[in-house]
Amino acid sequence: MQKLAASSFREDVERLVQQIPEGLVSTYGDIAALAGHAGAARTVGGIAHFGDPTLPWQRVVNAKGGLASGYPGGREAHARDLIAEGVPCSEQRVEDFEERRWRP
DNA sequence: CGAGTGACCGCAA
DNA sequence: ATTGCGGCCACTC
Repeated sequence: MQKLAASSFREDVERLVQQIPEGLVSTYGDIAALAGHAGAARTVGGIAHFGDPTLPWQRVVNAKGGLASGYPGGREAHARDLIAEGVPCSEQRVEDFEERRWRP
């Protein structure tokens, strides 16, 4: 296969987030690794804040399955959105998060 | 090219 | 359980 795009880290991450199926969640570290740059979880967080707001960032949680701290509205809004998406979660972390971890 | 930043990650006290 | 510390990496100024 060939390079169809310049695959910027940002582009890759946004694309991955966009393809996360409903009912599943992913982690910043995993997305960074899937984007080809494991360890860049922090950078993914930066993209989440400054990237495309239309993407389902609500399906993206931290390595512990916990909700993000900088989510617009706070963990409450994040938890609410996740539940609305079909992802059962407590007010602080996702239930069965490791089983709901999206895998390409 | 250098320094600062962050919706993180993991560990230790 | 909570708090603190360092490390890692891409992005922005």
